[in-house]
Amino acid sequence: MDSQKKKALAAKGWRVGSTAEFLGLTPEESQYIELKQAFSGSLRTERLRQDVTQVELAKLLGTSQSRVAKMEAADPTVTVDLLLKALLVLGVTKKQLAKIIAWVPV
Amino acid sequence: MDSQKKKALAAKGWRVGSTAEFLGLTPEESQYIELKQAFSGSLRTERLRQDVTQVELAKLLGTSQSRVAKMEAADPTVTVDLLLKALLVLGVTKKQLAKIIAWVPV
DNA sequence: AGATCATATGTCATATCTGATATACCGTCA
DNA sequence: TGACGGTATATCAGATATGACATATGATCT
Repeated sequence: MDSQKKKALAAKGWRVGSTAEFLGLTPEESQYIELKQAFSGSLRTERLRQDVTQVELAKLLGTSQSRVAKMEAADPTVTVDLLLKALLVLGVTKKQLAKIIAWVPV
Repeated sequence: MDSQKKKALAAKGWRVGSTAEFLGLTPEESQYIELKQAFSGSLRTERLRQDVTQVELAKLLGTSQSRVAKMEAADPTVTVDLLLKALLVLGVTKKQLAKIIAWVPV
């Protein structure tokens, strides 16, 4: 993805599910972003479900609260790798991960 | 993951499924690597199934043949992001991605 | 109001990933 | 044998992600 599109997405924070479509992204780029948003959303849901704060999760991950906030905002500087590691640290199983992916909007 | 472990894995190429366990990795690190290997293996399978060469896939992705080779080798310098993008370019659906994850060895 | 807790946002130096290039390896076929 | 197609491996400069920090916002108390 070129940095133009990235900046545009950053500006919107990727908060709107269908934002990608209006930015001239290829289908693969859109799908990738939606996957990322799905992981990001699940991270927040699971963290809250376990009654864990961002500070506590940050400690578990060996990172900072601000980075956790960015993860949950699906910030463009956050990789899927990082999101997966965070979910795994919270004890999310592969089965649950599969469900998260399966539920990504078409 | 510290670079020590990373180097050790690189040396082994992560080719053996249970390699991670012998390197003092945390359960989450192992799970993450196994996920990566699963995506990596599926990428190769799907590419060959479609009768596409690494050079052709590289062109589709806007990258080089050598990088595709590293993707399929689950090289430590390859992110899950990149693997996902490659799978999506090959037309793999979210449903298929979910299956890939679900089949990661316990 | 002020204090406290949780989360969000912006910036930065450093670490890591990236595509590209060169080159090596390995079949197969003439 | 040599040439070719496909893949693997090593290296590197430039791009991007990383954790850390400072600071802002917002909610909930007394």
